[in-house]
Amino acid sequence: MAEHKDTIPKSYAPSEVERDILSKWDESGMSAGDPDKQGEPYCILIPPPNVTAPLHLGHALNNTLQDVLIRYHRMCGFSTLWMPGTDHAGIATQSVVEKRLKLQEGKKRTDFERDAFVERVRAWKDEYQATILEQLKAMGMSCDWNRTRFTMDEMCADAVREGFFKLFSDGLIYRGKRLVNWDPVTRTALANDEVEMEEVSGHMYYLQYPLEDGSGHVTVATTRPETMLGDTAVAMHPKDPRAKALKGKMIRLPIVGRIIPIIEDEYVVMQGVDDPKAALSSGFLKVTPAHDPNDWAIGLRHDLDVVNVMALDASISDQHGWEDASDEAKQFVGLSREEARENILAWFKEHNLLEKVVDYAHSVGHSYRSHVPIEPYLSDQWYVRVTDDRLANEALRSLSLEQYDGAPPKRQSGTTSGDGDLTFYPERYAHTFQTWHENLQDWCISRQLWWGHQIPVWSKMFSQEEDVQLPCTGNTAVCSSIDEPDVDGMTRVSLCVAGEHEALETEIENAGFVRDEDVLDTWFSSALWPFSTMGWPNPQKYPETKGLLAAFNPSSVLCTGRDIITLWVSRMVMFNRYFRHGTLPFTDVFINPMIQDGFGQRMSKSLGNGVDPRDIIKTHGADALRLTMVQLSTGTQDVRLSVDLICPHSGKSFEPKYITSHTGHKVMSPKQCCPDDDSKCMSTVYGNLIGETSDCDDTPLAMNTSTRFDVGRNFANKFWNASRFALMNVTNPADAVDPTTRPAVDQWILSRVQVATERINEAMKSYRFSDISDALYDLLWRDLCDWYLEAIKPTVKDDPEQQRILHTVLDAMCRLLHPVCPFVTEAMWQHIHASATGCVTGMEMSCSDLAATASWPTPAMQLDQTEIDSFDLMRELVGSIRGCRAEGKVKPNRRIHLYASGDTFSLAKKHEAVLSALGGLEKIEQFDDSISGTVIPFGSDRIMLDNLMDKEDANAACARLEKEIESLENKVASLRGKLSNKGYVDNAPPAIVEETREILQQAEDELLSAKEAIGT
RNA sequence: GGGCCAUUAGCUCAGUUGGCUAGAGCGCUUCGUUUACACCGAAGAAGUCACAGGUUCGAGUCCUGUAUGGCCCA
Repeated sequence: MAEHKDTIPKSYAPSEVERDILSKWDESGMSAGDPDKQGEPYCILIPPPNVTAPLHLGHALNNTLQDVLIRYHRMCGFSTLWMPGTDHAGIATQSVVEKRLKLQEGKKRTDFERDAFVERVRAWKDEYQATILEQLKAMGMSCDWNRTRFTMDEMCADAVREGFFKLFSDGLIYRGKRLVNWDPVTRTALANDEVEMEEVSGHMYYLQYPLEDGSGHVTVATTRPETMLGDTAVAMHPKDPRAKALKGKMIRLPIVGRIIPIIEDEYVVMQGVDDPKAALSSGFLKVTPAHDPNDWAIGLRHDLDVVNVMALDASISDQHGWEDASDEAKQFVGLSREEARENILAWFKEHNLLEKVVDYAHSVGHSYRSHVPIEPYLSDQWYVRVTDDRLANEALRSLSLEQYDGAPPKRQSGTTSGDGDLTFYPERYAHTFQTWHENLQDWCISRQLWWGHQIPVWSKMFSQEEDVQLPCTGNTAVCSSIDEPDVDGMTRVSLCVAGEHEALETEIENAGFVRDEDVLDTWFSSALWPFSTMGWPNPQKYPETKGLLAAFNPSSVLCTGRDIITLWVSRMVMFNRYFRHGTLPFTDVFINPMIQDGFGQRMSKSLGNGVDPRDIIKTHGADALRLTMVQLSTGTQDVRLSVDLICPHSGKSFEPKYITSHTGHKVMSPKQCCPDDDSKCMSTVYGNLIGETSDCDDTPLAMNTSTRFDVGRNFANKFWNASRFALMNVTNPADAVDPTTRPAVDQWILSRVQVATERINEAMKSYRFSDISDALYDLLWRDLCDWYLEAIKPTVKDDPEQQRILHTVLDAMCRLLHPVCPFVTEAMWQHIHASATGCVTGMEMSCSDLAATASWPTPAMQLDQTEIDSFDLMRELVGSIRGCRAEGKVKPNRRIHLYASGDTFSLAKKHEAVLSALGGLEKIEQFDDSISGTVIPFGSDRIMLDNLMDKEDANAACARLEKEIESLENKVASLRGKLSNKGYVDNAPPAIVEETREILQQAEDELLSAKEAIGT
């Protein structure tokens, strides 16, 4: 083994080993999940990244943690499965493709046939899916790659079709008229999370509405006067002092002439109450149910008419539900909402009905795609009745009772299996989950898009005279719903067809039914992910899924971001339980922190501040990336990470220049100059994203980096180098060693391994990831390198038993480190296991070809605690000696003399070899008053050092002592005060009081010896 | 408006049922290339734990309030 010195390079070069290791893992099939494998199942489902763009560091963090868990459990002997995949992300992906088509070809979506457009999106998806999978692999993710899924592949599509059909048959899907977030430019409904709130400086307008009986008027306050055309009531607070007089009165709506009631509703903010809005309130609210979500709610409470006065492009229209447009009102038809506002205000002014206008800043929802204000718009959409007991309450009943605030709703039906089995880490997120379900509204699932799962419903309108003819009646694969007749007396009949019945679809179409053009919300297919990926509902059709559902549903843990709790976690819980007889999709939910940039802005694909993990892998290596990610994962919710650029011309990293984007975010300037040479420029990710720059010869794209990852790089290198040194010294190890027969130093390092293993086990169990990296850091750097390797230098070459212990410690270290740093440990594994292994009693570890398939250490040694304590005490002695040497400016290579008495002398003699090496000692002798060396305190004892150098340096030592005496005096005073406090002695637990007494005793002894040392 | 989180050394963060004489890494200062490692080693300086009250023998930790910043929901 001695030749290791020549064969193992001095430092770790990730780029030289990572590729080979990846193919080694790939060939070994070590990451393949197998439901028939021995061991308790442990399964993680990847939160499928969407295919709009490459992954950034946020994903690196999320996936690293999953891989740490999977590798750990695999090593512990669980039957593991980590299923990878990607998400089609309907709106987001369609949107980026549309943007690209416009930019590159000047074409709009509608310039294509639907199929042709979908093909374009599919091409984009193929490209980015490949990139994403490549990124995951480069980071060392040990997913079961043969089971990679995509939310629109056949297996998932089958599940969507069946899921929809079942919900439809069970009456949990319905068609309804609701206000949706309408983007009038792209003409689609948007989900709430696709709406961005932006602060705008607008106005509050005060309009006078005359009472019908001519007895006066009321003044309504509004930010959107143009919607008054659709007003169907004026509301006031029931406690408003004016309410009594106005009760039952009617209003003649200006311009329109519509007679509308004055109603009472507690939603209205009264004048003069303690609410910032009250300052602007007139006490009267115009109610426009068709154009404002709050008004819609009021409308429902008071059964108001709903008058929609806009077309799909948000222009004023009398063709979409507005039937009483007066001649006066007709002049506004056809105007855009902006023009209508101006003209209507002019009309009010002209008629002396505009009381006043006040500046008013408020936030308005904007489309994240077109950036125009969202129009709350009344339209027909499909909904899932998630408010049903079988869905929302089922999710509530899932929550662990320990984390439930109050008691979950009583069960009306279904199985109790899975009740109370869902636990959140950190705990506080259970609250988010609970309140979301307690305030749930039905879920709008239709999207006016082309990219996604097309809704499997065919509809036909029947007039009142017609008999409703249902094709395929009695066929269990078809299910129908009949709407209430609309205002024109037309009745919509909808048929939902189960999957794999194309003949029925044709029959239905021949009968005049037309398939809904819309697609389902992306989260509908995501909600099915935990079981759609395992072959549900028809595993026989996909033989490779055999046994998966039984073994791996529920899975063990879901790792995701907190914004996903409502969007995805909730829906998976509801659907998994609904479709799988109460089974949960997972039992634990771990919410990982969010990575922010240096300005506290969330890293996101659309903002262009995302850092490609491959950049970090290039500069620091995959293990460095991973270790740093684990270290960042404290229980906090956000992590700041400032980013530098690497100049592609010079290779130097530098701090980039920033600008403020139109959305108010701090972003890197699109173009940056080389810090050494102004004439050379480069582009940034942001610049290329907004199309202002491109990655070309003139402005090559600058890579990102961050010094935060230096820790990880140094750490991997430290392990590499420590291993190299250890192996250099393991030349003829003993076969078997009983550690209890070994000196303190060996027992000590073994105890450190034992402690670290326990720390890591605990941390894994409770998802305290930063504790894992702390434990590893302490073990490798502090215990192994700083102490053990230094301590055994004088002895290990000639001590085969110590070599065996060193080798065993290294082997264990390699295994403990593997889940976090799989590459460097895999690379070192072959060197560590190049020769026949032996064992240390209580620390037996089975061998394997790969670190990835190695067993997790289970140390069970019976070590001698007094030996371990003795070594710890010796370490303190080394500290004292070193402190004195540094303070006295003793030359590093100068060997000094130590004089000690009593226990300290025995201690020093016991560890003579180690102590001499670490303290730079020439000899250790009994304390001798006749020698005038430098006396320093050591605990409650004192020691003397001599042969330090020239005597005048005693002054420096003196100063140091005085300082120490002062600190000790403070300490003693504080402890005495504590103990003279009767309350403390009487009330605190006796053990604590006793401990305090001991600490005081020790401090007093230390103080005394320090004083003696200084000669006072 | 409701909720969650953060505020601890120059920076990034630990500090798990109150027992702290408050820690780590980076950075900084001094010293050092002694055959594992300069992606290194040794030593050191540096904090009225955001603020104000309260509970307690004892508060970084628990309670109330305030401020600042971030996020989610309405």
